[in-house]
Amino acid sequence: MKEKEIGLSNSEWHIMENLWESSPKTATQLIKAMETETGWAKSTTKTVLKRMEKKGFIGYREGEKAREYYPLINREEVVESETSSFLNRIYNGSLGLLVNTLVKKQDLSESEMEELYNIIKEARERKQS
Amino acid sequence: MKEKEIGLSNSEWHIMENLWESSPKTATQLIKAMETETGWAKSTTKTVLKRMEKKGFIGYREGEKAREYYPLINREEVVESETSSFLNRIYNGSLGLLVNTLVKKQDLSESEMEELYNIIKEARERKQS
DNA sequence: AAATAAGGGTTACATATGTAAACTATATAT
DNA sequence: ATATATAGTTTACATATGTAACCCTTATTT
Repeated sequence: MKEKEIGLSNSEWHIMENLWESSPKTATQLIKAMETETGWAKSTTKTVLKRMEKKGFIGYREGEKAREYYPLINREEVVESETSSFLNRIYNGSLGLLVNTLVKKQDLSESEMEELYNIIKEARERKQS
Repeated sequence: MKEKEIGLSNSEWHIMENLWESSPKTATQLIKAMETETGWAKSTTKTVLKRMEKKGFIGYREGEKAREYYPLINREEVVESETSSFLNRIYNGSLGLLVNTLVKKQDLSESEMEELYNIIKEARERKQS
């Protein structure tokens, strides 16, 4: 059952979010973006790119003047993977426990609760039909 | 707003869960537990204990024959901290997004949805009154 | 007493992560 | 042509993490 378990580090998330938003992008473009978003030096972005490439998170093709990087994993699968590993680790796999914790801590606004309520209500109705 | 951000590594979670369940415990007791639970050598448990102590996650008092370790942070605060950093990182802080993802992925059983539904319904009612 | 277990300290070592400089080669703008 | 920006490779270096051995001392057990 247990898929690969894709785990992105913080630095890697920055780059990935950027590429997921739009790709391909050259190193220079990413360097620019990271520079403004996080303040990284260009060498930092390069290093992270290289590591991600080695891990198979991103790929590139040779463009006219520079490599063009693109994601090799899609956001959904990473999000799912991280979510299930998080739920298992912290909440013993139970989403109910998570929600309960937040509710108790009063971390949910009225509108958030309404949103949740509707999500669930609709999902249940859909299931029923 | 942003509290300390308590982050436990995997190894640290093992020990903490054990101590949260019941404490204080001596190193030897923890070594036994970790040995069966995870297969760690005794030195491994020692090392992790030492690091956790340095980080202020656990403390100890001198018992009759050995130190007795106990947690210095409680489960709730760690869970909250990890939860909010997770939600921010992956779901831009939105629980709705998380739930939506799981619903879409059909990862929620009928009974889980009912549970969620009730949690939310009750929370809303409580708020209303 | 000799062997073993318990308690505690120090050292080790690989991989991961955050962060970056140095260096080389080439394309461009001044 | 010369300074600058781009593109890309290699090396660096601290901290974190997983995992563990080695060493010493003091209790226990056989």
